[in-house]
Order: sequence, then C-alpha cells, then structure tokens
Amino acid sequence: MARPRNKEDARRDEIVTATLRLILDMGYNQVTLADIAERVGVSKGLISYYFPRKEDVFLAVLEQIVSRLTADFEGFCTADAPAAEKLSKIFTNLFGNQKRARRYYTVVIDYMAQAIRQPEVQEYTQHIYTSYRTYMERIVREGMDSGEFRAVDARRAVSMLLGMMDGLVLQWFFDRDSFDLDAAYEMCVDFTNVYLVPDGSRSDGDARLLASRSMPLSTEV
Amino acid sequence: MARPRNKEDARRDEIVTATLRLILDMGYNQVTLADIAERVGVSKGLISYYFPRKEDVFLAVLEQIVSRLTADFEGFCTADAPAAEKLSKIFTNLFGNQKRARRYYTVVIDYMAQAIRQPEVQEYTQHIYTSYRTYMERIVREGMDSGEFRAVDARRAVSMLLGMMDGLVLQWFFDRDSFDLDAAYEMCVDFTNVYLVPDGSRSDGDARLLASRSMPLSTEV
DNA sequence: TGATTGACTGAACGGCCAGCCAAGTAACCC
DNA sequence: GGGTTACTTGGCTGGCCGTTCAGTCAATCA
Repeated sequence: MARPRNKEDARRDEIVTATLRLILDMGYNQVTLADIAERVGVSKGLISYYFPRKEDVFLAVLEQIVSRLTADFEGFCTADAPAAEKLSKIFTNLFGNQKRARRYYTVVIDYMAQAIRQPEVQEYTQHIYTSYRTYMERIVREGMDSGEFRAVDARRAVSMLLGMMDGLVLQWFFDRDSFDLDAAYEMCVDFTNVYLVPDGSRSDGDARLLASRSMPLSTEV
Repeated sequence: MARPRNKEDARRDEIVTATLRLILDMGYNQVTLADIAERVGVSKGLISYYFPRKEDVFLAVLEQIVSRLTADFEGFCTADAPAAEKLSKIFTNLFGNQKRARRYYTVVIDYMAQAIRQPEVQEYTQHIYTSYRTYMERIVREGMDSGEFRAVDARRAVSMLLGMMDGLVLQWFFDRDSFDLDAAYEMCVDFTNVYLVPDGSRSDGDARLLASRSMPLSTEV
C-alpha cells in the first residue's frame, strides 16, 4: 500500500511483513524475536527498538490485515453493479483462490485464538466483522431499494450470510471430507437466491451470479 | 462418563479434567506441566508418567470432548420426534446456554489454531465435523423421507446449516455488536424453514420449532 | 571540525519450562 | 516377609527466549 515515508517506516514495514510470513510458516506462538530478526536480516535488538513489546509486532501485523480488508471492501462497494453481483464479488474474494483462502484463514484463526485472551487483539477481530457487516448491509439495502432483493431484515440477513461464509470456510479448512471452495461459493449464491431474491426473478439468478465469478483479486495476505 | 476401572484410569481422568479447566482459564499455549500438576495436587513428574509428552495430555482432552459430543448426538438422533424438532435440539444444545457456548468455543478455537499445524489435532477436529455432518444428514434425510422437508441435496443443506451455526457463534463470540444467542437460534430456525420446510407447512414451522427450546442439556465442557 | 542524534549491534541477564531420572513408598503376590 | 510391580516424588538440566543496555558507527548539524 502507501509507500513508506522514511527509513523508519520502511523498517517497520519490513518487520511487519517478515512477521506475517513467519506466522504463516510457523504459527503465531512459535514465532520468536530471533526468527523475525533473522528473516529481516538485522539483530534481535532492533526488533525491540521499533516494537518495545513482542506483542506490538503482532498487533501491527493485524492492523495491516484489517486495513487491507477494509480497502478491498471499499472497492466492492463503490462499483456500479447489481447488488447480487457485488455480493458475488465478496464471495469470490473469499472463495476464489484456494491458496489465498488458506493463507488468510491460517492467520485469522491464529489471531482468533489470541483474541480470546488479549483485548487488544479482540478489538481488531471485531473490526474485521464490523467491516464485513457494514459493507454487506449496505449492499443488501441497495438491493432491497432497487427491488432486486426481497424486503427482509437486512441486518439479520447479513449475519446469516456472513455466518455461512465463515462457517463454510472453516469446514473446508478443517474437514477434508467436506467440499471444495467452488461448492462453498455456490452455497452462498444458493442462500442469497433463496433468502434474498424474489421468487419471480430467481430462476436466472444462479446464472447471473455464477457468471461473474472470474474476477481479479486484490487483498493478498 | 464411564467410571474409571482402576486407579490409573482415575488419575488419567483427573489430569484430563484439570487440563481442560486450565485451557479454559489460561489458554492452550499458557498451560504448563507444572500448572497441571499443581491443579491435580501431584508432582510434575507424575503427569509425564501418565502422558509421556505434554502434547499427549492435550490430545486426551480433545478426545474426551469429541466423545462427549458424539454421545450427545446419539441422544438427539435416536429420539422419536419430527426432524425439525431434532434439528432444534441440536441448535439448543449449541445456543441454549451462553456460558456453556462460550466455554465450548473457547477450547474449540484454541484447538483449531493448533490443528493447523498438528496433524493429530487436525484429525480430532475433523471428527467433530464428521459427527455433526453424519447425524444432521441423517435427520435431514428422515425429514425428507417423511415429507416434512423438501427434497433437496441433504449433504449440501447440512453443510450450509452447519456453516451457519459455526459462523453465527463466531460472530457472537468475537463481535460484541452482533446479536445474542437467542437470535442465532432463530436464524438457524429461519434458515431451516426457508430452505427445508415446504412452502405449504412453513407458517406454523416457526412456532413448532421455537416451542421446543427449553430442554435439558448434557454436554458440559 | 567537533558535537549530537538516530539506527543498530551483540552480549548478557533472568526467568521459564519440558523432559529426565534416581530414589522412595505402597500394594500385592507367593 | 521377601520380592515384584505400580505409583509417586522432586530436583536437576539443558535449552530457549524476551528484554535490556552499553557501546559502535554513520549521517547530520552548528
């Protein structure tokens, strides 16, 4: 994202990036300051120089993840497209790329486990939900206003959809016998059709939503 | 559950129970052998005597959780009741008690984070999904056979429902601005009605499902 | 040019912890 | 009552790791 203004910021970015990689490779709790220092190619002391507590590095990583996610949503929301297509973009962003999904959830699950006991981490995980909720609710309301969607409780519909998205990825992630991400995508579309699209216009809904699958992705963990 | 056959088994149970408590209190990665020993009231060495590697204690805890969960499902499944009511029991088991839900997911999330990198843990988390999937699929098929439910792809319907259940609890767990567990219960019922119950019999479906909420719980983490 | 600052190093400190083991105790069997 | 087995202790050890800090060096400034 925004290019570092000075040397100090550049170092911070280096450290944050290296740490994210290490979390992916080894898991949150296995990463040591020595690992980070080695990866960046500096001494251990320098990590502490920029981030007084080890915890601070991990919080900076999380902050970066959250801000990238939010930036993505801005893109989806401002696009000029039918609501169903906007939702479809969100699905694709989540389900469209196996490796990316695995990477994203690898860190998110690690951070969730931390969030249970670290209030500062919990605040960030909450931000993630708030982003999803805010933007998806906006899209659903748009759809309802334009008559594309039935008039339902938008907040509740988003909660259900968001729940299904998360829950499906978790199944895919931990249950090898479940399904692939394409199926997860289709199930979200299916739910959208059944729950949001009026009976009359439902039949071609599938085709329209599914047609918009192949699109470029931006968020990279 | 089954009463320990001899002293050795009793000790194992003591250790497993103490460890589960400690995981709840401190989090998976903070629990040390010394903590467990202190909680049980024995020496550190004894823990290693029964469980050679620290990891083995945690696996035993997980095994206990999985077997209790499966036992619960057996109960739900063999009951003589409409399919919708059986599903409702599963929802209630998950959403019916805040403290219990928080405890259950506290350990599950901790174990999920472990499962990413420990294949032995991953196998158990997979068992959890397999249990849910197997039993819920059986219930949905029963419902379809009796005409209570529409003829849909049972496996897919269960994946969606299971996903929603998990995802809703996660939102409730991490997003303080989301909703309470009663709402989560209602959303699952809502989904069941919209997705599984035929249009004709839907109107009283809500009432019937919701009426069966208050029932005794058995699984205690 | 001499002083000051900021980035960075490397070593050392202090604490923690899993695994190991030698020895002690109790129960049980012959 | 002697021997075997099962259980239990608690201290030791070797390694790891976050944090601290005195000191180096290059760039900047006055």
